[in-house]
Amino acid sequence: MTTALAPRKAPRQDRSRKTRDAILQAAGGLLAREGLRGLTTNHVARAAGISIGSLYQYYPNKQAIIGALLSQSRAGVLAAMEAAAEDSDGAALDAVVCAMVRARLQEQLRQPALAEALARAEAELPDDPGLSRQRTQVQAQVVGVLAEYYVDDPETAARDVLALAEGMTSAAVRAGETEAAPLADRMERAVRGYLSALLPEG
Amino acid sequence: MTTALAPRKAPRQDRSRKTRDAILQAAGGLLAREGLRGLTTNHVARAAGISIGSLYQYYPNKQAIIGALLSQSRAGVLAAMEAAAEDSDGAALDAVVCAMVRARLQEQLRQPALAEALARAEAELPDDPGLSRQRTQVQAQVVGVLAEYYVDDPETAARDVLALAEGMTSAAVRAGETEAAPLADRMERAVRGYLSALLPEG
Amino acid sequence: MTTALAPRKAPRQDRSRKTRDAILQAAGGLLAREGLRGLTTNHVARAAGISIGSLYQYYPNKQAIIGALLSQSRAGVLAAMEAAAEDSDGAALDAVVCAMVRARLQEQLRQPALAEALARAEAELPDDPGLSRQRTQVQAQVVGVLAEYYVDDPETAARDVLALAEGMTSAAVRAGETEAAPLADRMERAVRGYLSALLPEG
Amino acid sequence: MTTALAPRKAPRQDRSRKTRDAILQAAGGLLAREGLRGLTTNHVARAAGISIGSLYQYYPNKQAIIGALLSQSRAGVLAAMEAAAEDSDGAALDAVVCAMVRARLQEQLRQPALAEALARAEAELPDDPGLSRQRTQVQAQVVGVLAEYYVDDPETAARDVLALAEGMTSAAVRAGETEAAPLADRMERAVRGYLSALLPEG
DNA sequence: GATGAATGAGAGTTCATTCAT
DNA sequence: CATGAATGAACTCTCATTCAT
Repeated sequence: MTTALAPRKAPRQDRSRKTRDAILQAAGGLLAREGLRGLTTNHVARAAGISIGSLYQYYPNKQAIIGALLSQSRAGVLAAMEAAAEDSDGAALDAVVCAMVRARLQEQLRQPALAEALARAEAELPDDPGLSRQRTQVQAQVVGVLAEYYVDDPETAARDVLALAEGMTSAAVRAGETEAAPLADRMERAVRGYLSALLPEG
Repeated sequence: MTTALAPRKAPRQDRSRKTRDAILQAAGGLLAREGLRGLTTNHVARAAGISIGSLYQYYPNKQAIIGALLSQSRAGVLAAMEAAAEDSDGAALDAVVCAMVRARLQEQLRQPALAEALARAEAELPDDPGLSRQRTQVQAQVVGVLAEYYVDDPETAARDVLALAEGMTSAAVRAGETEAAPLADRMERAVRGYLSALLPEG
Repeated sequence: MTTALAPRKAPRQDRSRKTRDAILQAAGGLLAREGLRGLTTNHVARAAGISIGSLYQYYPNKQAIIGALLSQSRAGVLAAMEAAAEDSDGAALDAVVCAMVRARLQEQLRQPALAEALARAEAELPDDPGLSRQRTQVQAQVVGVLAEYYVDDPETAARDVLALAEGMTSAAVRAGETEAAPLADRMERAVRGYLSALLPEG
Repeated sequence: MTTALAPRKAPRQDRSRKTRDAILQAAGGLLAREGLRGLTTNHVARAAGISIGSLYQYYPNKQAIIGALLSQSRAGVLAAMEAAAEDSDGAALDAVVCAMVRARLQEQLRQPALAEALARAEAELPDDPGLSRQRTQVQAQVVGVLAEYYVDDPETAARDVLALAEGMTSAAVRAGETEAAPLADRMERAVRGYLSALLPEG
């Protein structure tokens, strides 16, 4: 309601909910398989088994569909990270951060191609308060942990850690890796190394 | 060599070379300023001060222009990394790697927006032998150093190091950082941490 | 009577009548505020507080709604002119005609924007016997008065008088005039001038 | 260049000029025959014998085409009125005004249906400085003459005269009149009547 | 009867690419 | 070789209308 990317109608009825989901499902598949260039509203509608008119009943424009996809994906990441943080409550700083990063990785590897494409697509999207908030929340999750240990610029540290993890994941996926465990281990080395210098005695 | 992305004619004559450069210059500026969506062949031609017909005399299609831009950028990175490697010849392993990563960062920060856009654009480009080779060469540069010290999978290690550096750079740029030094220092921490576990005694 | 523009059901029941009125009310408001381009059946239904399905229960298509609006407006004009004619019964020819023209003006100024938009919309409507008859009746009203005084082509004279009045009104409205009196006076000058030449001695 | 309705490229070459003219010609015909609803950019392009892409090389959007048509028509009217004013230089006030109104009528009757449709279309057009100026100039033409004789609000008088003439013309055309002379005579009666009351002794 | 999700023809517009000059 | 007018497939999006519930 408040933003240009907001969906058009809330899925109150069951049929509506299904149609909305079908649209996102179809759009996600298309985006993963064909990239941004292959994601056209007509293709999405056809793949979702609905008419183009119906598609526009649920999303005001193409960007809103991408936004919804992104939001969905982010919500999954956020939830996974929250769960990981809770599970490792009480552990050492770097252990908690690594658990979160692992969780994030696992989420991303569920649909690697889609995650990749979404990351690229985000740059072409207009600023949206909802998406911004989600982005902030993901980072805040890490900031929260870091802030318990040192004062100095936890925002930057959180950004760095998440970014290096994302970079490594993306490259690994492109190189054909599909298993999470080995990649996670390597990521941990970088994360721990990064963090060790920040801690009072490491 | 005779691929879809190869330029149409060798720049033997001086005027040809200049026109080609003007096209790339214009395309790069447009891509950096307006993103992929703003990069149209007609705009490029106008910005380059030539006709659309002439543009197609030098590049067979739009993707070839993006490919050339990418190639140019990669060549710069490669050269910078080679120079850094030579300069730090004889230093410790991690010192050499860090020097290369720093060099890469510096190159990328010369035109941060362009580098970002190119990275995104690459994913939509068809596979091209020329670009693949360059990508390999960059990685090989790091592999060469790593291989002197340990046997185990230097390719993956090189990929990881480059990827985490790229991820951090990209996030930093998006967050508005413009200075190279602080970012380089943070990157070094991650790189050293990652590598330390690989070395016999670190 | 059974034309394409005829409403679908006779408003025998009270609820029906109310719904029909609500539709016209909503359509009129929309047409006045947003013009023909803003008048969509879905908007009308929402503004009328009913579903799009119900709207089509009362009017077979969009043009029928515009037709009804036009008919309603014409009926108002016709009634006003009849009343004016009766009130000025026995007065001089030009006085009677002027009274009618004044009445018409007053009607039109009750919803100037709507009247304007309707006039434009009429041209895009298909021919409809009902509307044609009303148009004729308005003109006949004037013809009736004129015919009492001279034979020569009272139809044309009536048309001319009404048309010049409509033209002046429309231009005045567009120029921002809202008061009826001054405009009515100016209109009278033109009407009297036009008629004077037709009378035996004026 | 300054407005949204401005054409895209100046017709320097001969071929260009022809294409531009063909577009306006086709659009005018379509508008006259089918009304605003029948005027689609694809139809215009087909009727003009060009591709839709070419059409958009000359006009940035559909409204610009309508604007150009309107401008063309207005320019004709303006020229005709100027000529009439010069021809009747030195004559009495009402004679000059009537000459101008006659000229206007003649212009409008050259393509009656088009003139009608254009008048309706103008209401849907966004404000455009160029068109506004032309509109002003037409009125100014009459104001200039009126101002020589009396001070009181020549703008309103000019507007009234032009509006009543336009109203009568439009109604006459719709009624099937095609000859200018009789209509012009009737118009003169109204105009003289209107003006007579404004003159000192008339 | 009322509802509103669904439809799909068709609108306006863009842009990579060609080719006559 | 350079030019730029011309092309047209393809895109995003609208809206009058239908019909299962």
